[in-house]
Amino acid sequence: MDIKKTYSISELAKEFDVTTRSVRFYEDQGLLHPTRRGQTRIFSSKDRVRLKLILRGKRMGFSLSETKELFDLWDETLSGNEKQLLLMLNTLANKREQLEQQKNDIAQAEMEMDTAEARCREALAELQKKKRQQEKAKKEEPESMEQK
Amino acid sequence: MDIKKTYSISELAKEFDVTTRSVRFYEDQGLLHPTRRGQTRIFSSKDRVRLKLILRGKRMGFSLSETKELFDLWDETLSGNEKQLLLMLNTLANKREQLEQQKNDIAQAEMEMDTAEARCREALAELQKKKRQQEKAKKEEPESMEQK
DNA sequence: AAAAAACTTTACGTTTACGTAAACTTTATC
DNA sequence: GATAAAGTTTACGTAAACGTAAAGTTTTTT
Repeated sequence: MDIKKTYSISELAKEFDVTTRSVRFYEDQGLLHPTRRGQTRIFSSKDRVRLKLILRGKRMGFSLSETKELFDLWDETLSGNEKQLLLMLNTLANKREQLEQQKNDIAQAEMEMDTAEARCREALAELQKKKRQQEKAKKEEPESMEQK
Repeated sequence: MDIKKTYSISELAKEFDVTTRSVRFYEDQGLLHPTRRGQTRIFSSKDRVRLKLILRGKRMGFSLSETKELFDLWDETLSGNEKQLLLMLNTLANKREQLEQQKNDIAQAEMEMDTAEARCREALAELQKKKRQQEKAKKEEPESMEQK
């Protein structure tokens, strides 16, 4: 259970560091389903979880409509007929493949960053060696500028 | 070393399954730098590598301008003054943090998919148990429909 | 109760990453 | 040498994901 039962739009916006505009947009697109007290939106902890999922999805490169599809599919799955369940299992398998691809991409990127960093450090070491040599040269012939 | 020295636009497009429009757009945005024979673009294997990086970046949720910044930064880094080298090391560290975040996101997603899949399978098992019971009932009282 | 703060809808604007079409040139094929 | 194939530029169009502003309502604070 989450700490609280309901949330205002600005509470959620603040907590997840998004604008209220975004939250309203997500509702507009059917990703969140706040109830109303009068005109005012009241978000449940389910909405809160979904907002968290939306944002994680974004960080993982998912579009809002992809995320929405997952939400919808999951909701239908809960209603529980066999076709829906199988469809969900299928979708899950596909997503797993995507995640595998992403893990590969990340691993590759990390390797390349390792070599990039190594090269940087080598180049830096080179530069600093040069510097030290120059300083040494200065100390050994400090009058070299005056002599002309 | 890559197999070939130069590539036409459609060769690259085909190899990486993007449109020529996209490739031209990437050039337009300064991410690729083909030379020309007359009007025609000629891509080097460096361009090919960069195209690969662009696409991987996209899969990882990077925008084109983020990727371009990295490219530019790297090019300047190669020219090798100290400030650039330190800046690059800094940037690399930041990117590593991003990757860590993404790995966390993926791990979370995988866990949730595990539990989702488990629930699906349970629900399926339930449904199939019911089904079997119904069939059993039919066999034991096959005349139940006729008797009325 | 007056002012400030938070919320609402409506609607036009903006950026990113291309799609699509037109009109033209260059290169390859028959 | 005609024609098809591949390439080019120019330019308008589009979907996604909000930003921003206006104009009004509701709630809270003083």
